[in-house]
Amino acid sequence: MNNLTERQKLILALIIRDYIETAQPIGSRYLVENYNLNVSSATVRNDMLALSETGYLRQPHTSAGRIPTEDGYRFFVRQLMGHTELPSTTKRTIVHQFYQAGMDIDRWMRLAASVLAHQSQAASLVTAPRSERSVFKHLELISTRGRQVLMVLVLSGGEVNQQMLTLAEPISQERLSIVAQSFNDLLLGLDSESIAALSVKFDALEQDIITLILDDLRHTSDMLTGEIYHDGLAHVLTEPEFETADIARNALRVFEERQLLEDLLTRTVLSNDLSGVQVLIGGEGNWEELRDFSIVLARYGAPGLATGTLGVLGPIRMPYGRTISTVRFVASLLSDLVEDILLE
Amino acid sequence: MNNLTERQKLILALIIRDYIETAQPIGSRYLVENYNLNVSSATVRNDMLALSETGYLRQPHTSAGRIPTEDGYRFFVRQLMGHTELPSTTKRTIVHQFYQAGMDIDRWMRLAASVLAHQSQAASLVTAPRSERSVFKHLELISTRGRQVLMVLVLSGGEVNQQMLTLAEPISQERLSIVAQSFNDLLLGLDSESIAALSVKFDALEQDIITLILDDLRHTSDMLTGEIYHDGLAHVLTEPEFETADIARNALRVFEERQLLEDLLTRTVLSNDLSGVQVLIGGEGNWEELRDFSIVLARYGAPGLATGTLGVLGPIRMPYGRTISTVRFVASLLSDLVEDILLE
DNA sequence: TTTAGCACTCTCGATACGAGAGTGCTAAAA
DNA sequence: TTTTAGCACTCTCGTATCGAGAGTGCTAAA
Repeated sequence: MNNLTERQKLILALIIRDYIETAQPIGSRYLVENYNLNVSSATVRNDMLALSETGYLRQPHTSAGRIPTEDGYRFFVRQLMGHTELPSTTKRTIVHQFYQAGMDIDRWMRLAASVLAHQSQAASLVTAPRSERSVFKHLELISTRGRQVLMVLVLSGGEVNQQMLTLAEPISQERLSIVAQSFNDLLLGLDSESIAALSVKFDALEQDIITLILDDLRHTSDMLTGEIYHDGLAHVLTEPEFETADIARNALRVFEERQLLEDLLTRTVLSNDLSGVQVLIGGEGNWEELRDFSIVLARYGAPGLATGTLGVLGPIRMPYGRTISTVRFVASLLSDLVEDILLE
Repeated sequence: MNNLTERQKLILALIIRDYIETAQPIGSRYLVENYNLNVSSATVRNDMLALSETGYLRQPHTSAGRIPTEDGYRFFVRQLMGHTELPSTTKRTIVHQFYQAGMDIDRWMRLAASVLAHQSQAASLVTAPRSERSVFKHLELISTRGRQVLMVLVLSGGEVNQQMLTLAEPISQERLSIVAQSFNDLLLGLDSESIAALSVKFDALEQDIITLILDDLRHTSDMLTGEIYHDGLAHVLTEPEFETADIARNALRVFEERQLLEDLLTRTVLSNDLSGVQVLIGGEGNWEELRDFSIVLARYGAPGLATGTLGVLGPIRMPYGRTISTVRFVASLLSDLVEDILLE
């Protein structure tokens, strides 16, 4: 099916480019008048017909111009679109913003969401970097009030989980510290499986604590916990394709259904290597809820230690070049920052 | 201006009630046909005229029915609307859900957002409970890698802050633990002012740590940090008044501009006592961005120890009775839960 | 293979028009 | 003084009509 002439590819690219800008169907006359094609509109029409037959273009109705199909976008993104880079001044500005934010991961995440949303004029998603395989690092037990104990668990990669624990009877801070210390010596560097396999006798309290630790370790490795940062939802509503409240509502649903987001952010990208940017156009058949959207996703972080996901959600009619380069750049920048924080 | 006859008040209440349901202007004939007013439509028209003159009703155009003005809603909420309670079966369901969620504050917050959104069919906002005046409780220094140290700071109310610290030179975990222990002895129970006033000599490392601790303590007490949970944004777009993408976009902007939310959630409600539910109709002149929305807010938590804010944002044409009772109920439920967790 | 020419189709904005809903006012009735 | 009946008037909204404009597909010639 790839027997398209060069001119046909050019025409497809031009139509996609202009349609992305104008959201208007593109006609043959418009093309010859705006670009030096050196052919007549009739010739262009013939090519358009061919492109319609291969499934890359369609008409909203007879006697309207052509607009790209989802397949058309996919072909464009994979084969036609060159590699674009963000302007270096833009890059510098972004880098500067991150360095100004200090070493605060929370601020990085918000900033990343904001930059992505702003640069791509679409909605952005960012998750904090998380350990891929969690390992026990440090436990702290702090008596708060009565029989309530705050359990702070530090995992590899600097991740901190906290939980409340109710004792059967009050225990002094001193004894709690001793218990915590013994766990610290015993469990350092172990993952959930090794801990479960330990053949040590525990008393009731210790057993409770072990259970919580195991919960946390397992929980952490196969689920996405923590805040999913987002920004730029308002941008999405600006696009003309979201005038019907129905589709707009779908977009919001995507952002609020955690389950869906978790699926999306973990399952989709896990298979991919770090450097790659994934482009999902119109749900690709797998995600009914995303039928009307495209998503550009990337992973970032220090592979094997801690990684996160970030991406942009917008209409299918999305400026892919710019979006992809933005996502790629922010991902690599965050990767550098995360590595800095992890490897001294 | 309060010289309204009983019948006029009744008519106002009926119009508001029905307009909230139907989003259609209400005419005089419609009222006499659907309610036993025992007067003719002409009489109702006279009363409507009076209500228009006091500024509680208006017409979208001549020869349309009446719709409430913002002042009309305010009068209704403050004077006309009785105290409503959530059905007790609904209450039980909600309580049940919270108990099933265990002792996980993060899950409580999400659940609260979800319940509020679902019950009021509007967008909800919830912030986690936070100490009102933060006091040092416990410090932990954990060496992670090279010269990076993870500093975990536990404040009163079980709040945990974590931060990265880069040392001038590597220090062993043993020494770090000793440093942390000395701080724990020295600072327990002190707030930021007392700590700043300490006349103890510190070395460079200790001084760095003190600075971070002070930052955290101060930061925590006058700013809203942490995630702002939300849900039900999609509901808002369902309402007919948000068909124009412009207004809908405003709604999203409110949810994504942290600054605005922080203002709203802190400033507005701080003045109020715990039991009260605040109703903000159409921004009340103070919040230009909220011109088209109403907000029902309440504080919850253990006064003096830890409090949070929750609320619902919807169109001005909002079922205030139901929303207010939902907000009140969820707030009091969360208050109970937070007290449980704090006071044994 | 490309081009000119042309009939055909479809959208879109403007215009008109009538039905329907609701009002405000006046004058009579209670 | 308050309520009511009656009526003229206004405004919206849905529908139908119409013509301009844009764009196509096809045919036949270059």
